[in-house]
Amino acid sequence: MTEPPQKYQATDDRKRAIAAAARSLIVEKGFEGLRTREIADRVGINIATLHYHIPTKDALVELVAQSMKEDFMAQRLQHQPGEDLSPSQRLRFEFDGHFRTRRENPELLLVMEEMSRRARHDDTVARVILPMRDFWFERIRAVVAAGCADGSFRSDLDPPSATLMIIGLMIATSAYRIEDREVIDRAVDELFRSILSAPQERRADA
Amino acid sequence: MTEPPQKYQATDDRKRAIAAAARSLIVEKGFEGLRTREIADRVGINIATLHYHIPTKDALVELVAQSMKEDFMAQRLQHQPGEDLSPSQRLRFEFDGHFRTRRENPELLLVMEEMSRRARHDDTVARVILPMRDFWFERIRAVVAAGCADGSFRSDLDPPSATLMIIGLMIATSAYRIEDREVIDRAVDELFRSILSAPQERRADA
Amino acid sequence: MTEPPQKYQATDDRKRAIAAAARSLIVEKGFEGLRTREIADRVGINIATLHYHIPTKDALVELVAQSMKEDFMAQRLQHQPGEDLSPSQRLRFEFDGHFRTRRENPELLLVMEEMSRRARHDDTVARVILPMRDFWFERIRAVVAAGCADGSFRSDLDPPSATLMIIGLMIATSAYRIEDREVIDRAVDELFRSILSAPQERRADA
Amino acid sequence: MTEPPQKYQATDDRKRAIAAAARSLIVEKGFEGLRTREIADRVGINIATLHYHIPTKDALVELVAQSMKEDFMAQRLQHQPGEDLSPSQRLRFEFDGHFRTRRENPELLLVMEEMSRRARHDDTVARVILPMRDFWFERIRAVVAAGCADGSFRSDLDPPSATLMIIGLMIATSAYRIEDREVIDRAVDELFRSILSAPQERRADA
DNA sequence: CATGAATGAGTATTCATTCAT
DNA sequence: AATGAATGAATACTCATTCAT
Repeated sequence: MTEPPQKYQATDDRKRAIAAAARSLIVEKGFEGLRTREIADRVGINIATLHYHIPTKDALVELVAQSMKEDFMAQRLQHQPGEDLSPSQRLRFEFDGHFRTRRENPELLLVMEEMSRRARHDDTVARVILPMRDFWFERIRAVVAAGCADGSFRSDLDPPSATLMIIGLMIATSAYRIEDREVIDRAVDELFRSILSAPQERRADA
Repeated sequence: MTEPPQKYQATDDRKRAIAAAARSLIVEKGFEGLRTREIADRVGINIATLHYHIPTKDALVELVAQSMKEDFMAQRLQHQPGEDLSPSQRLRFEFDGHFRTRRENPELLLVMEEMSRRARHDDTVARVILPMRDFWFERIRAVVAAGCADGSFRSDLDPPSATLMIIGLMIATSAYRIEDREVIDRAVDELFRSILSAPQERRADA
Repeated sequence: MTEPPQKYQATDDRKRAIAAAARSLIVEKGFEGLRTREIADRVGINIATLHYHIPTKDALVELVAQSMKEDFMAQRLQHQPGEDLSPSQRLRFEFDGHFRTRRENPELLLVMEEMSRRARHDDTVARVILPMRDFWFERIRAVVAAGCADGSFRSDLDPPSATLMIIGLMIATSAYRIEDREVIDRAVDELFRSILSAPQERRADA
Repeated sequence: MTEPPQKYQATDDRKRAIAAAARSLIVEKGFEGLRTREIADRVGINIATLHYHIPTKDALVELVAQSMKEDFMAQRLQHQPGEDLSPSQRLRFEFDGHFRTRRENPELLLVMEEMSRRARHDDTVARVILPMRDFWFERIRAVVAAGCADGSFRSDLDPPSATLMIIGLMIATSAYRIEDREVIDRAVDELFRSILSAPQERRADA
């Protein structure tokens, strides 16, 4: 009687395993090195079986995109800053979260980068990925706007511009593969200095 | 007398045409959509002819990387800020150059992004592309350092951190496909505000 | 119950069919005329299917070499002269076997010749083929040695030298495409005359 | 005035150089590894230039065959046994010539073997090569017949059969890559023993 | 004579996908 | 659900040959 749910579970697990294998392959070889057969090998199943679960390669790519979204959302919700935190604390929280992910789960960001690029030529991917990108932007923008409103950030700060700077710093450290924590901290501090309202001391929020 | 140069020119032109076709194809479909036959078609030659000039696909990718480097260097040297300019003028010059390239020759930056990503899995590309990336960083860092030295930038500014913010802003506006000039100007102004020394008025250098 | 064997049989049959097609193609056109596509056509399968069973052309050549070895060994063991035969009877048995093969299955010797030649440039083939060649030599040498020992062959005969003469006669009749049985018989008789001990009558063993 | 002959000479030299390069390539890689471009490279000319001298690959193969014939004939005529020699001395002379060629110019026999095999599928080659083969047979047969006639060889010897044994011994030692001079000498002695008329001592002719 | 460039027809191999079981 | 076998359509690359100069 409990068989159907079990099977569904099994199918779902298979899909998860397939998505995971696809991801690690994308990290290793990029999209141009992604082969369905190799995914099947890593999962330990036959290619025909893989195609039973995921009909086409496009569907596979979409599956990976969706799995990225799920992980991203889960992580964002899990690491959501409490309502009781100040805007600058919440912003620092965002930075911490980003760099922690890069340290502990670098695969996630690498696949994300591949997906963002692929989104340029692949509408299916774009439909899944671009909203994540915008969600991220909006969330940070909201924090900045809150900081401007409560006076903890410079009152004349333009939230979208500041958001671009914030996200830009995250992307740039990633592009330059900067892992040294001190260098990262210094850059983040620098960014805070230019955002916080004048009389505030550096890292007063830390 | 001019025969040998002419012939050389001819071969060189073919290579240039091949690199150009490859680039536009990369822009349209990414590396995963790059097909030698399609490049040959676009150049208007037989595949065998393409292979006569460039023996393998790897060599083709390297050719594209090299052509990127040449264009990049040519552009950088051409648009080199005069020695008589102030650091803040030179920095603005860098921003202007970047955004003008994005407007007038978006292909260049898109291919550059693809190359940077490919560099992660392809050592040949990495050897050509990574030095460009570092060259760019260093050039901006030098401007920032000069600004700090002459007092036009905040004296306590950390040049590498500021450079990451500057490059980050360029990359972020690119990632979010922000084309609106006003939005860009506002973001650039915001960045300048956080870099210039306190009593200075905004856009004093414009 | 019989399913796994059946399946194995099927794959094995395919391989056998591929090897057979490759052999006849080698006979017709030599190694330089061997094309995977043509083999697939003769077997009645798609090239991709051929590559499913045999991954590369080198593997195909090795398969043919192995199939030669199997046939050779099977034939040698099947036509093994009884222990009760005299050395000269056993030697004549070898000759008969050789010429019968040439008449009834000329393909086998032609492919063998191609393989021996290929072995000079192809180590994989050499590893399979040269042992067969040596096996053949050794088997005949043993017969000659036995004949010398029991006095039926000239006592001062050098077995390796006689073996070279015996095999040489087989190869030479092949090289000169001599099919006329009388001519062959006369040559074989001549060889026997030079091997048998003096007082013996010709064909006393026939 | 002497230019035309000079040029003709030059063309002829080129052809010789091309044939030589083709031969060494055939030795190294067999017919299946023969590439016009590689021949041109070895000669130090352009492929177009090679095709100027030899229009097609078939013509090239024929050129090689012809060059083989020329060398073969030149060598045979040069090493022609004097009329004053006895049949057994002349036969030994043939053996010596063969084994000396194998030692000093092994390329010649290897290419010859390739050609003989190719003759099976290539009529042009067959027309050039088979007469050489037959010329060789006939020459040895004549020596044997002379030996039978003058009583130095066994009177009941069948010349064609003996010729097959003689040539067979040469081919067999070649097929088994036997280079050891002692082994060769022993085999040749053995063959002589079976041919010479009974009361004759071994190597009486040496 | 010589050559750089070009090309048509191949040539082995790959890959996503399908199908019978 | 799963799999071994099969396949059409590519895919990078090769090779003998041609042609303009």
